[in-house]
This record gives sequence, C-alpha cells and structure tokens, in this order.
Amino acid sequence: MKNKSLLSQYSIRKTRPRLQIISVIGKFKNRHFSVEEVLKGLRRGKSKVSRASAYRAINLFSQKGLLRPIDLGKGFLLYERASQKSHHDHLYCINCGKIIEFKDQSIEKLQMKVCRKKRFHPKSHTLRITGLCKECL
Amino acid sequence: MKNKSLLSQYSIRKTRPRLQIISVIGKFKNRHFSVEEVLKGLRRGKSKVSRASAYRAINLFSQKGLLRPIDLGKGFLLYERASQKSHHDHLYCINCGKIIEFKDQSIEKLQMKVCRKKRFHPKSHTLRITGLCKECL
DNA sequence: TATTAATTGAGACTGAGTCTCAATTATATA
DNA sequence: TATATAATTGAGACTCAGTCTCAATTAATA
Repeated sequence: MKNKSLLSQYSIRKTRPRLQIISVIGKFKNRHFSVEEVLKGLRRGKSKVSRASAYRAINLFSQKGLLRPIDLGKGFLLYERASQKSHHDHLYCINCGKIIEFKDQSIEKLQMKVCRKKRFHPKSHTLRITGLCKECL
Repeated sequence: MKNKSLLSQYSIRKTRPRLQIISVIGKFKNRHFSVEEVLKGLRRGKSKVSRASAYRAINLFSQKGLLRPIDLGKGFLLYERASQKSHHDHLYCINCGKIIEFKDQSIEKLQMKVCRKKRFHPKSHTLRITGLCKECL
C-alpha cells in the first residue's frame, strides 16, 4: 500500500486518520491546499476525522518533512508535498489568487550572506511577492 | 498640533479616535506594534476607542502610507511608521522574538528581474528569514 | 495476546479581525 | 455661525483558523 509506506518512509506512525488524510492530499496533485480543504475532502469521502486530528496530522507531516507550509499572508497556511519539488518562493496574484513558483539561487545566496553578516542562523525563509499576474493587468 | 498635521499630511480626516491612536503609536517610538497593543495603550490612557475603529484606522493609515504592515508569520500583523525608515526586510529570531532589519539592494534587484521574467507586476513583497540570532545560539 | 504509549474525537475555547447599523461627528457650504 | 451631507464611530455579535482537554480508542512491542 503506497500511503502506508509513505508514512513509514517519514517515520510517522500509521493510523487510520493519517492514512485517510494522505489519501485526500494525494487527490490535490500539485495544488496547494489548506487544512480546511483537507477536512472538506475527508467529509466528502465520508471519512470522519476530527478537525483536531487533521490539524495535528498536518503539523506532524510538516515537522517530519513530508509537507511544506506556504505562507501567502492570507491569514492561514497552505501546504504542498515537500518531495515533489525542492524549495522555491512565490509570486502571488492579489486579483485571481494564482501562485507562480520561482527559484533563484542568487537570491538565496544573498540571503545567506545577509545572515552571515548579522551572525544570524537561518532555519527557514519566506519570500513572497504580491501583485498582479500578466493575465490580470 | 503635531498629530493633526500628520493626518492632514496623509489626507486623512481628523477625528478624535484617530488622533488618540496616533498619539499611542507615537509612544511606541521605533518599536513594531500590533493593533491589540494599540488598543491596550488606548485603554491605559482612558481613551474609549472601539476595537472596530482601531482596526479601521490602522488599516486606513496603512493604505495612506503612514504605516507599513509587517508580516512575521505570527498569525497577526505588526506595524511600523512608514516614514521613519524606508523599505527593509526582516530576520526574526524564533527564540527571543527579536526582529533584525536589513536592506539589500541586490536582492531587491533580483526580485524585480524575476518579476520581469514572469511578466508579474509586483505591488509589495515580504522577505522574512526565521532562525536564531547570535545571542540565542 | 497483553502491555504501554501514542493517538483520537467532540466540542469548548482562543485570538485576530470583520460586520452591522443606528447614533454621532467632521467638513463643506450658505 | 448654522445647516446639510457624508464619513465615522461604538457595541457587540460574528467569523474563521487554529488549539486544548481528557476520557476513550488504537497502534506498536514484547
């Protein structure tokens, strides 16, 4: 079973709620999703996982490196499968909500340089550019 | 009166609640503050400004360019006087909560380059590096 | 299979922020 | 200065994401 081995791979104990959550997340493919969307997906599929457990599981998955949280400044977090792509940053269109991903090694390097200069030890960073995508102009 | 002229300067209609809010904000000096902190400051000073009005005023001030919101990913926004310093980004220490500001023109330029490549029209951006400051290691 | 430790569900709770709408107040004009 | 009009306010109910508690359940392990 694919989902079971996915959990062992990340040393996460296998429980029914967690497997159901993984399965819903699988349906999102590459789309970013919120915990509330996962909950809706569970309800649609008749899975009775509590709100508390969904939040707990998704936090755990993020801790363990299976998911990656994305903060678009919307007042709640989105998530994505961490393994599907490596770290990247986001352009976020205020008008249509589109998320454009980008990766820029030179920016990352300059960030490291800033940290060295300030003797700051980075754990993670968020770079989000908000504006209008080409379709929305 | 300094606060009154500050409001006219930004074409903001002068009302008692807004003047009281400006006065509380003045007391924070260069410190970043949340709306709830402003509310506390108002209560301490016996000013009876409603929660709704405080949020409305501070949003308006941000629109008009008097304040600048800062999103440290804490689940609520902080603000700072926009005029006191120009745009900058933040290092945020998870352990002690310290905020270290930095400005890096090369990073800004690379961001613009990314936007041009994606035909994206930036309105604002947030770059936040989270980690441990030198004191907290 | 029994033991032990981790996990779960229900729902109350929190905290930031928004909304409504009648009452108040600021500004523009006469 | 008085008045008309438009903007602003306050009270508190509400929303929404997320957390907490704790008894009951379930997973891993021996």
